[in-house]
Amino acid sequence: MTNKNPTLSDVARASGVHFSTVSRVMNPATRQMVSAEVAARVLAEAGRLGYRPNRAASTLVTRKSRIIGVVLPDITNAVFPPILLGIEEGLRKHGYLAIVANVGADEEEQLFVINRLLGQQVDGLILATARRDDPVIKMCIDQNVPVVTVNRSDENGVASCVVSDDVVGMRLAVEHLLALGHRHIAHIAGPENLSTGHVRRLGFLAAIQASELAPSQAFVFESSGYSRECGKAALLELLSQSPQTTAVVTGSDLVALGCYDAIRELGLSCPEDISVVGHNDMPYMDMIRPPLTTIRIRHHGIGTEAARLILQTIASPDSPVLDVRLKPELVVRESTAAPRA
Amino acid sequence: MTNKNPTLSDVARASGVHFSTVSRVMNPATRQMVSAEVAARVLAEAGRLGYRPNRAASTLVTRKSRIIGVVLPDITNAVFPPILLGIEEGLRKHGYLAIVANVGADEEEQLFVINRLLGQQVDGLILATARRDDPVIKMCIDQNVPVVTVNRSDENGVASCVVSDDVVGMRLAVEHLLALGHRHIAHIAGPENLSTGHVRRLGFLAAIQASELAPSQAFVFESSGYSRECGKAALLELLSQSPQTTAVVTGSDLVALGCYDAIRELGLSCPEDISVVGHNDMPYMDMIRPPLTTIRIRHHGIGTEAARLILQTIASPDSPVLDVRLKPELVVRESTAAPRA
DNA sequence: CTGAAAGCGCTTACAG
DNA sequence: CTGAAAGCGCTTACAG
Repeated sequence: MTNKNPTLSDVARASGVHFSTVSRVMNPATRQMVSAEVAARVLAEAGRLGYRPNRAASTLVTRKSRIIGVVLPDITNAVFPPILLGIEEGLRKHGYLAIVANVGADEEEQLFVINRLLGQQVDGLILATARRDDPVIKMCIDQNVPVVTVNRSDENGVASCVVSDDVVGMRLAVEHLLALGHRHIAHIAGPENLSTGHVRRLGFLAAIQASELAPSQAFVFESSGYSRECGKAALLELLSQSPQTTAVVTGSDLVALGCYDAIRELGLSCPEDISVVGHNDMPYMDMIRPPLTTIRIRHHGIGTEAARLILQTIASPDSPVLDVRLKPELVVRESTAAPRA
Repeated sequence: MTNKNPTLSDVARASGVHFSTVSRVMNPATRQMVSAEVAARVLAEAGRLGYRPNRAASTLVTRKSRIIGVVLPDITNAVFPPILLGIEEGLRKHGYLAIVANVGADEEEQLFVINRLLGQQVDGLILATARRDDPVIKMCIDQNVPVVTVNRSDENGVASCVVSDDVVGMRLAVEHLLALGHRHIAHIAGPENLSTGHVRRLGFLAAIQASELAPSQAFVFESSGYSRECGKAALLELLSQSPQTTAVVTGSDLVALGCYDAIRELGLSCPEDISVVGHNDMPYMDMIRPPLTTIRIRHHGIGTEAARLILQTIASPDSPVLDVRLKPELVVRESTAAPRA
């Protein structure tokens, strides 16, 4: 970029008008303030010179950057790419761009990144890092930064969220296992400080309660995270505590994969000895062995909705805080079957 | 953001100094121009007020945004998330942020997005969309925009690239199959207009040539894309044209998955009837049935290198165009075996 | 309908 | 070491 890019003044000079007139022409909203012939001439010159509005300058004066910050906890977790895609498509359709940052669970790092994003004058934030009680989100709201959380929610009701309806998802999973004849069902719950961990656990319990199973026929084991390793360790421990278990519903496909590992290590087989239900329906879950029965979440739709919501929140800062819950669906494959007679 | 954020002037007023002094303090590089006591006072006030430099303003005057545009062809393709992660980590370490845009193969769309990114004053572009002869890249170079391509390269030598060493990768695959005793090996090549398609094909041919196989014992079939569907169609057609084939090396795990589909549809089995080698080693390729033998590419490392290279190109615009090739490795799993006797 | 001016929040020569 | 000033490229009242 050694030869500097053309500016409004360059186009103005080439068109023989004042640069403020060029500004009006370049903005579709103010274009009709200018006579059609002048507008046409200006547009032609702008095209000829390859004029491109400098967003740093317009951001400075309008205080709107048309950029949204997107903060993800782990882009390599397969649930996030389709969410990100939905966000990006939804934003771009309205002329917005996304700055994407991947951050760990460390609060200091999250604050650092968010401050950098705010310094960049993002118009709003889409956070996939929400905890049920998230001081980072509180900080954003206190500063009047529009925030929407995706996948997870902050339960203080300060920010709109777009999530899967986890209560429905768990009911689908439990009802499927009950219909297959299972009478000892366990749940490997995710971390209690995340809405996904908490709500899926509640959903599991509610589904059991609605059934004819006694509380003692359901078992909940909390796993420390949503990884394959955690899933393996969890199932191993769970089975030692509750050996009569014939079916386990997880809060994540990754955890389900870990269950496969544990089952293999124990010399058991799925679904013959243990049925496993995943959660998310990540790509390729139909190709693994056995193909995974899971709760399909509409990741792309979550992203699209989040984009829509953040833009709405920016447009009307006083619009109410919304909980958008997309309905999941049960995908039955081969990791679930009737328990051994 | 109704209460406007504090500016340099606010901090200056609170500290009793001129705002240009505050500016010097806020920038570590100019901080030593200011007396230690004043600097300390200013820093304290800045912290108290929650001062956050407005990047739109600094971008306007310095003409550097510390933002890099990252353009991806398909973020939901599992090879890109780890690349993106590597890029983002590499950039952030140096104070840079990434704007991520997902674009199709449509050239108009690519140009539109890149122009929007340039208007945003990105300091450089990392493109994962390169074609072997890419007019979009030429356009960027003509405008002196620093560009690095990842995963694929433009072969005109105008932009640095960070790719996997595909010639080595294909040699590893072919040698593995030869060692197993295969004598009729086929390659499902990717699109010729992509460097991955072209170079992997050349690598395959070179590896065959270096062997004792006759050219007639090797067969190349060009697939129209890197998808599971394309892979299935390709293997079906390939086997009808070259039925003696006992092993196929693909240019993508996705294509390999499609091969599995085709093999299943034909009532054959892998690896007994046909050995399959993938390319990339996407996540979960160890969990599918059969676990996929594949060429592992260092995606995260590619991202990290790309970040390093683009920053270097920005810092020294005249630094030479580089081809960075990371070495892949063969991961032997269960989709390859000796051919039937 | 068009122009002239002010100002957004910074950086950075230039004085002192 | 610190201040005063100019200017980055825009938008948008305010005149005419």
